[in-house]
Amino acid sequence: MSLDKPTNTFAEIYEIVRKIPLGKVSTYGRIAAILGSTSGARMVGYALNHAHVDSSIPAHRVVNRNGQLTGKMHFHPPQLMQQLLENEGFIIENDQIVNFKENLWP
DNA sequence: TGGATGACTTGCA
DNA sequence: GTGCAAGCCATCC
Repeated sequence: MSLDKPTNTFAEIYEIVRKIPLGKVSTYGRIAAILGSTSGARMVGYALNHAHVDSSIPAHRVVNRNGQLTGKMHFHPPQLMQQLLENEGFIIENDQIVNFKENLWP
């Protein structure tokens, strides 16, 4: 595999996440569905785990289907994810986006 | 080279 | 209404 860029599947995920506009969020399952694999949500999460190398990827805008910040622990510091979301107008409560459905990116 | 793991989701018992 | 198991694909040891 080339080390210059990720595989096509990962590249697709990165592209989609990058398209998420400011003030909007998306879910792992949503992105996985776009890729054609509803069950591939795990892949999306794993891809974002490696996406931190590219600061242009707003990984903090991707949450699980409940709007919960399951991946915040992979940020440094972990509260950075919540802080970024709050900075974009989101309301975080108990590591969960309160107005998540209202700002869900189609 | 092969097996195990992971920021998830969905369906069935 | 709750709990368990299977599926997807790439990376790591």
